[in-house]
Amino acid sequence: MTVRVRFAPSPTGQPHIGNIRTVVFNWLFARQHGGQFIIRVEDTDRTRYVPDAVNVMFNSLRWLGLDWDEGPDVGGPHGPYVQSERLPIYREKAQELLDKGWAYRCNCSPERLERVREEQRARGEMIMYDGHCRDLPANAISPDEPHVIRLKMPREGQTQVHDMLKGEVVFENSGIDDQVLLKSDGFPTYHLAVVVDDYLMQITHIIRGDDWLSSAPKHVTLYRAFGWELPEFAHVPLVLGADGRKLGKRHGAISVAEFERQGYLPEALFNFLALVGWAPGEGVDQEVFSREELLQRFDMKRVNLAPAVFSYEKLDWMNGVYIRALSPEALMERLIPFWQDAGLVPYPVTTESLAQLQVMTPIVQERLKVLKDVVPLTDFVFADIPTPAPEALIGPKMTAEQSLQTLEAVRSLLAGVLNWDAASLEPPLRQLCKDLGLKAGQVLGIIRVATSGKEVAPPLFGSLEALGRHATLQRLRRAEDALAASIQQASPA
RNA sequence: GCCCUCAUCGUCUAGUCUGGUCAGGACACAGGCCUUUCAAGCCUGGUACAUGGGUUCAAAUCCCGUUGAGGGCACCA
Repeated sequence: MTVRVRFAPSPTGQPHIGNIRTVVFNWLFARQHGGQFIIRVEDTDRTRYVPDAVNVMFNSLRWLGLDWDEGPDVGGPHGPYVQSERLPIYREKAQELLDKGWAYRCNCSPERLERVREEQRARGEMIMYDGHCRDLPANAISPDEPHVIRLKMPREGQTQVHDMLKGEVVFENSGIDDQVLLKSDGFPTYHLAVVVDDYLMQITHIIRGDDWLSSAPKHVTLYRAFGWELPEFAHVPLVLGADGRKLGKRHGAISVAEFERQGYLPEALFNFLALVGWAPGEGVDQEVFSREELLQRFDMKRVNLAPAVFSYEKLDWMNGVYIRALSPEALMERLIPFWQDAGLVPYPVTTESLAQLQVMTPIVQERLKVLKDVVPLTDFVFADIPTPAPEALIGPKMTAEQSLQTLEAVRSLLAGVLNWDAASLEPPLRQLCKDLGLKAGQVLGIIRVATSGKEVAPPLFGSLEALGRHATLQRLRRAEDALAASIQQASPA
């Protein structure tokens, strides 16, 4: 039988990194077994529906390179793939359960249910439906009056869930609620819909977050009630935030779209995600894996049991590894949108600015953790800078006068240089350092501040090449003026 | 409160099934080298088997308890 797995998101917001990690496991599992990966939208809660959520989710998956074989957009033989379009199926299945005696109608009011819960809380009892309507005669509640349909969970015995990772997990039936299967608005709850659809869509492996383990026995009971063969379950550990709690809305930059905006590479994020909760083991220390290697080595059975904290620091490191592995041309292509968004580079990239980008890209490459870092690192090349503070223009172990003289010497040298490129700039400047009896760090540091306004900037010679002769000389001149003025002020004649 | 799951450096983890190598790697951190700043790279360093009891010649590894953490307990998914 061919492997069929699914990702079943509800369109209630942005997919976060924890959900996506679970999708990565699903996708890897499907692809390495030559199986199918299916997307099904679980939109049975009309009160929480977010209109654009499905598209955002599709975009995130595509960006990460996770493709699917069946789904709302591509269709497939088991559609529709949106639960709100499958209502008649759920009603029919609920009726079947009613007929078989595995379900019953319940017309308890929300108020009564709340009261019951209140009392249970007060007595420190387990909070669950009290069975008020469970044993009413079949015709006691008319199909025409508002009501819900509940699962008639056996009161005695146990239900076992076989989990690929945890083995046999046993639940006492007495602790399992008579779950609502069909709501009074005619929509199914998750529990009914998920079982019906997973069966009809012939899902063989249900790989989902550990937060579903508690409801797994209800699902197993439903499969039994219908007389359907059980799929394999794998409840994978949750991904926790830095505070050690389940990832949620309050955890900041956790949506995939946000990672994209910050300039993480999809292949790096994919690699990293695969390693959250899984490791190759067997003495293998490798952590950087191509998609193909992951496909080959990933092993569902080796997935960790303990929840993992998502480490942004390590992701940053891995992203840097992937950035450094890119060819300069490929990196530049990825960098351009970030430069443009920051307003540093014009929209159709002009020939001049392309030349600058070609110089800057290789010298910033090993300095980037995320693509967006390129903006603060290189902005001085594309936009004018404020004149640096005079104090910043004084070299280490140097006087203001000495620094001013250095600046002047540099400017007159650079004014006469024949070819304006990094390779032609470096030798004469180094020679100048010697002539002045100064260390390279002293002279170059002054030039750096004068031309970039920064203490920390990309390598100087390339930066000057990209800046151009005109802007370089102009900034040197301005720096001289500022320094001269401050010297003047400090010692009035 | 009740149910379920889990437990190795700060973090991600290898090692646990098939007891016996100074408990290995990575990120982060500290120091050093390199060096035009910052990075990158290289070298060095510190830090972990939650706890109590068994079983055994021998326990991170097997068993029981405790503690801790996470998840769940809706006409949400």
